[in-house]
Amino acid sequence: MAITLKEVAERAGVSRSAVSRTFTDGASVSEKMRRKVEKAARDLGYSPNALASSLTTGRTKLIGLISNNFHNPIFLEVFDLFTRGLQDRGLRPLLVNLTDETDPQASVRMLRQYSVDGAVVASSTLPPGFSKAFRDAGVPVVHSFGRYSSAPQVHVVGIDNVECGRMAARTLVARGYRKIAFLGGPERATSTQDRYSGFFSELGAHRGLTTSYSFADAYSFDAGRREMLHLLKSDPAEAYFCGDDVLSIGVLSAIADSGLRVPEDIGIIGLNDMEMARWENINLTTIHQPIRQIVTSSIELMVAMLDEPDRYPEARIFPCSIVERGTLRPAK
Amino acid sequence: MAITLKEVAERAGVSRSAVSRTFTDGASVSEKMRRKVEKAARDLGYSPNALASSLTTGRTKLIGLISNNFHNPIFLEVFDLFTRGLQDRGLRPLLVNLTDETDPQASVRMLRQYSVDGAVVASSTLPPGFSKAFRDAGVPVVHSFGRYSSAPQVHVVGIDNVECGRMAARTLVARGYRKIAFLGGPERATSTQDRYSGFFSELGAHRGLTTSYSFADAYSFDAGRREMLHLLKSDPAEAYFCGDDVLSIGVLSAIADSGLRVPEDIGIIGLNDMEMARWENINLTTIHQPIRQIVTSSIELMVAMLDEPDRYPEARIFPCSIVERGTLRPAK
DNA sequence: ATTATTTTTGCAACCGGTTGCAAAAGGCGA
DNA sequence: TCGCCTTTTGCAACCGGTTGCAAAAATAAT
Repeated sequence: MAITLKEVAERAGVSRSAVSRTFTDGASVSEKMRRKVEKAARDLGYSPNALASSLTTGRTKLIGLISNNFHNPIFLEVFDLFTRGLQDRGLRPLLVNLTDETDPQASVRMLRQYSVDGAVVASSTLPPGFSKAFRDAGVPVVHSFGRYSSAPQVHVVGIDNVECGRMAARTLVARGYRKIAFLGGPERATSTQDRYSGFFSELGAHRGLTTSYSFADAYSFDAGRREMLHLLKSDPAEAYFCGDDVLSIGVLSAIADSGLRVPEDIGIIGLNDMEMARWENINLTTIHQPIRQIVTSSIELMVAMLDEPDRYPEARIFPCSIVERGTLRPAK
Repeated sequence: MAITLKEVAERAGVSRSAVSRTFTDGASVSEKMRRKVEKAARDLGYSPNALASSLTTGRTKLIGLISNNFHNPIFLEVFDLFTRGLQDRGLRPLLVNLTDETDPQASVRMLRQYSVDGAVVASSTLPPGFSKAFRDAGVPVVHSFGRYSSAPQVHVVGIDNVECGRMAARTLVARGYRKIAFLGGPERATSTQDRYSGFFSELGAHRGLTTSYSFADAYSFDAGRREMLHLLKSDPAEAYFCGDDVLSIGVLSAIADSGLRVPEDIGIIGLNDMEMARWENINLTTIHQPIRQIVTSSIELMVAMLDEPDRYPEARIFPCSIVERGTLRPAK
């Protein structure tokens, strides 16, 4: 078993409080005492039990990191950034993988049982109601990549998906495409819905366009490929705004199979700007989502909330931008 | 603040022990008592504090999940499998991202401070010594994707990389390639070293071959592409065994740029069989690593160790197999 | 040197649970 | 109804720390 406070105290010949104080900064300890205790602690190989202390301090430095996106490579980057960022601030991510089978309520309860100091929900598909459950349970929460709302109930950090939709539409129109389609991700995802509405509201402002839409059932290569193979059978559009980059790559693969060429025959624009998008054999024109900024900002917000749990909910929205590569024909 | 045991006890008009007992299974409580307590608990919205109980039981159900592979998409799948598998057994993954800057010793200490019940090291590049630090600290540890050793000091679950090297060599020779090269991952990674030695020991058994080798400095697209662009400048081999699939994809991209064709001009075989390898526009012949089995087995081993911490260290090695796709010329 | 003031230290209670032990309650046969 | 055995319950100590408070020690002021 591990060494305890008491053993260190005995060896150093001081009280337990003295030992506790040398290990909590901001406490009053004389230099002499500190040296004595530290020596004893070193001899014994003592390190304080974080859980025991959390019992009285009420802080665990544990942060629940909840996501349901364990299949989209972009989330590996998200996890990388989150874990590093949290670690750098002395916080510990307790990871929760929310699948269709797991009961969301059970996750909330479990995180409360572990007295997490806060929770980060990292998902573009979960409804706002999910994160609200944490707030209702008194757990500070920020929803990263969540749906933008002008009256957010919880802290949201992400992008304006409606504006992304508009941006994609503007770009396609500017390139002279007239027959334009939306190939979204899962229809129920909030991000899909918002992009859809932005996309078509912008297209509605232009005359003489032919538009259509469909949805893939996941943000995945296979779903994109399958849907595109299907679309290619009838009368494909001139350009597609795809739900995300992985989906786009599936779409590109389907197009290549059909013998058509990108961007000559069909234009594609994705969303996310994942690392793979700039791989030379993919070279996807896409909308860049500032992941790093979103994560950094989420963490900052989380840290701020630890000191001020009842902070008034805010939405932090970061602008996206088009990254020009090779899957749209150039503006003439 | 959250509801405590004491409050429930008072409301139900029973002792604190009674409440505690109704929430720990295997304890002796009468039906009547259980109902009374559960009612009170429900009314108050009580749920027991896992950390407080861990103090006396000595179990936290926390498992450290340590990795330094936050850039290889295959690890997203690994994390997915680990988190789901642990969750299903009521265990909680505490994620540690081991970067070059983070001090390994500090991570060990930190996990001990949080009294994790065990630690899973998921990495093919970390040296065996790393996981040993956990064992020395009295923390049950499993090294997944670790180096195979006939006398392991800690539990290892993974593949036999030496054998994988041999398998790749045999395959290339069988396809009639005579000028064969090894394009490894990071030179210091144990997996690279083992594959190298297996590969060349097998090639050594054949006459009339020309061989060469080089290393990419990371398991990444860019590193593979860069190295291959370099190799293409002089006199490339007929076939390459690449360190992993991402690397292979970079290599394929470089070859495509140079105007050469795969598999007609150059053959490529990767390792891992990540999801992307079967994407139709990549279609990579590769060695399948049974990730799912490795993770499942690691978790089982971990669970077993929770009951039997001093279990004698074992190595669990899973066989790999060639997955035939389109980047090697067919056997004639 | 004496007193006033500040700093350091130890005591003891507490955080939210668990558990060995003995007393109380319940069940059973006579 | 009584005695005996089993089950249920509460008491109190404990897990490994923290912290308010008052006593003790060190330092400053007179």
